[in-house]
Amino acid sequence: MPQVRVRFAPSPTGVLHLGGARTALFNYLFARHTGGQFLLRIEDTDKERSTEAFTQAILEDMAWMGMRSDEEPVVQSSRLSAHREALQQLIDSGKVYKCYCTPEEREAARQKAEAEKTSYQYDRRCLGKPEQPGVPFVWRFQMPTEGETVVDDLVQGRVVTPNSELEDLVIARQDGSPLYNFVVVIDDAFMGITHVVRGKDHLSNTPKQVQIYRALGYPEPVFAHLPLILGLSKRLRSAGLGAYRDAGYLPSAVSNYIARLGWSHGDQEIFTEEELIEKFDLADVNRAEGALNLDKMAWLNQQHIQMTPPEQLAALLVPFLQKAGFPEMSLDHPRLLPAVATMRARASTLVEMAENCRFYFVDDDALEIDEAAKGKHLTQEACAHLRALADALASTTEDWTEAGIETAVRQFIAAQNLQLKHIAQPCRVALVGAPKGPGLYETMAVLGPASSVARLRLACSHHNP
RNA sequence: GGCCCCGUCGUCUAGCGGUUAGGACACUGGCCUUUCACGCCAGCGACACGGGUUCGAGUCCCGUCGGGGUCACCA
Repeated sequence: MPQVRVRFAPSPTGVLHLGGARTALFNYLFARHTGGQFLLRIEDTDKERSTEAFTQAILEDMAWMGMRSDEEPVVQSSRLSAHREALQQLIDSGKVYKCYCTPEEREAARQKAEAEKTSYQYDRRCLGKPEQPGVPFVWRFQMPTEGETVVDDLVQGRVVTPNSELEDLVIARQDGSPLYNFVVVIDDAFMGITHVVRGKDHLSNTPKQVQIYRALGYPEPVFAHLPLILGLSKRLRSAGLGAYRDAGYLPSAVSNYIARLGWSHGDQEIFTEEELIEKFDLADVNRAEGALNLDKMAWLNQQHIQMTPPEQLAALLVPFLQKAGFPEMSLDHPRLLPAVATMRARASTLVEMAENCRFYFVDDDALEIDEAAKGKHLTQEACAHLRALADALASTTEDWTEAGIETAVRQFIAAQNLQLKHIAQPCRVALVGAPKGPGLYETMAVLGPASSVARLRLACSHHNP
């Protein structure tokens, strides 16, 4: 089997959303899995809508996802002379003809067909017409009218289209510029694409393109049309990848999620990026379209957060902490790494984790305490215990480790004839400002003796001893 | 409307003629526990419908219904 060469061919008319990202990902995974090449082509020939800014944004999003092109991206607009050459080849071989119909004429015919509830197809009225010098024209490709075109699609199976359904399509505008269904064939052939893996919205274009491959004498690639993603329309769903990055999603989780949407490997839900490459196969791609489930994506993100080593997670979290009110935050902040370690199982996004970590980084006297929690847990009696605990801890700071703190606390409880449940929540509220959070001993270990003792005392200052 | 594709729990899916139709998210209950999570256990919940073929159909065929795509001098 010749080496696999696939491409992702976005048009820079918008950002990369989940659907496009999945098409790119399946191409990428297929290439990596087979040891082939993954290429990129920027389809920027729609000059009205294409922008350089979108091109850059798409490249950035793909880099974030870890997908890089194995060769310099091909820019479609730079290939105009090749397109013209191919057009000339078809003119020379008589496979195209000039069509002098005006857009208004076609529109009228189309509307008439619609009014009569019949289907419109160009009627070839210009085929064989004599030359009309000076009159503007477009080039139409002459499709076969007999027989059928068969596409053995790797995902969709055998798709048979009667050639009578194929319209003589326009392949070059009045100004001579070539159209999509024509250039895509030329460029894929030029790039040596062996497998065209794209969205199912291109399925009905495929037989037309196959005819153009044949007319040009190019080898036909294998096609694989991926099911579309349903309901990709509002808010986060329609957003570009950048929105997911900003919302605190890990690229590995996004890859995992969109890969599993339409593809599966038995019952496995969680895949590392390496596993995706190892296990991905176009044969396992579903034909039915699927809908986004943001809850499941959040769950997967949490799973990936838990799988990520704390060092790596800390680095990812820094920008989110900076945005969460700690502009000076850096990777060498002494509390960062241990804080992340305590929070790994407690956040489904980096935004949430940054928010939950705030209490670790605020000044002791700036810690805000939840009012409800204060009323419930920081009672006069509890505060008396906390003050005593603070005193006890202040004198036992030599072994300030999780184990050492636990020993000290348990000794205090025994000496005071208390139970842990009497002081645990008051203590947590004093340290964290809320009735939830990591284990008490690990929390104090991260805060250190000075902050821990200070917070216990500060939290009780509303009750005079 | 023509043509094409699709149809298993609410959602993502396993299944490839014989299964108590399995897993995951969400939801409910329980366990663990200093809280919240994590984790573990249990529950809820599906083969769109109708005909065939077959000893036997979620699996094969046809029809109906439903969903999607496409019918540009866009890509």
